[in-house]
Amino acid sequence: MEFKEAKQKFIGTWGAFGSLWGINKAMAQIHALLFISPEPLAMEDIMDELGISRGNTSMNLRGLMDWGIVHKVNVPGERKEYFESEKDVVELTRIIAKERSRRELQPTIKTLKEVSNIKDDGSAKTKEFIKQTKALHDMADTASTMMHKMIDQVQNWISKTMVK
Amino acid sequence: MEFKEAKQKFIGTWGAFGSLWGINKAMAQIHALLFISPEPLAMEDIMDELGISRGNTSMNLRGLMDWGIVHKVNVPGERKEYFESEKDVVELTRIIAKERSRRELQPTIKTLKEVSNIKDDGSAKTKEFIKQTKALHDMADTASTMMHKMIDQVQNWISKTMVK
DNA sequence: TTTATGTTTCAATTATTTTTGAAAGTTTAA
DNA sequence: TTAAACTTTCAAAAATAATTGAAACATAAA
Repeated sequence: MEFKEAKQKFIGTWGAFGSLWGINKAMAQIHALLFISPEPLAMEDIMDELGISRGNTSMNLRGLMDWGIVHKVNVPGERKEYFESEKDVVELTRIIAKERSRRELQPTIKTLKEVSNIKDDGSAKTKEFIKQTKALHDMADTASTMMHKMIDQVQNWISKTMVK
Repeated sequence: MEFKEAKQKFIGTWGAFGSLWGINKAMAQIHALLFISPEPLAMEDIMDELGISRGNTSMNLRGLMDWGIVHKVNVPGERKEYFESEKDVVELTRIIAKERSRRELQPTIKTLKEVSNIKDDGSAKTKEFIKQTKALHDMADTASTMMHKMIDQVQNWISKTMVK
């Protein structure tokens, strides 16, 4: 396999993987492209490389910037805006995990807490409901806390434990 | 908030949460319903409660059974098939994490390994590509291993570290 | 058998999400 | 200013995913 094929395969796989996790294909592919590019790319480059429209590119770049994993950079002497992605994978993971947690996990945890707090009227249904939603809340809350702690020191963890 | 409202809210939230993570709404809602039900439910019960069609219910129950988090149970004296969900949240988490890893993460890791193994022709593009896809592979591989280990002993982990 | 009860499948429909492309908007340079 | 270079926005179109409902398929009881 040579470069061009590997590149195609990487971009495709990354796009498909993103889709499975609720990130749209174009966004994941733009990210993939920037992630492996040694220099910043302009919108034109991205459109051409991925064969997607100007509007699509613009919107998804904006999305990636909202996530905080892509930034505008200024290339001296150039009128165009250039983009580059966060290159440190640990930092990348940290940003994505924190952001998804904040946007999706935390609101769900909040609701779980609310609904598990209804008054116990003694019925089997209510008892089961309280028990199960509490269990889910505890699990989610624990997992979330754990994840944050882990991610905050994952760099450290990796260098200590990664088998080479 | 009383039971009925809390139940609605829980089912709705769980459905929305599922959608954000690539699980369709009906599937997540069926799971939510079974998860809080003290007894197994028949297809009829589920359809009525969620207001979805027979076909939809059938297909998504099948999906949940493929995931291994819902099972058929036999209710003596009943012709109908009844369904119940895995009730232990830790076990539930374990199953989902393992299954998603197997179906989605592992294939991606495999591709990352493949593409990061192209021959280095010395160009900046190739060098960056190899460096970045390798980094991604290492990260994904490490995270996956870590997750599996953690999940295998998460019950233990929770009782040790959870702040009450 | 035959009937009654219940489940699965799948083509067609409906809903949702993504993508396009052109008009409107910005910014820089002349 | 005005023009040129470039970006953003957003309504419409296209693509994708979810849902329905009825026919086909099972299975147990009469």
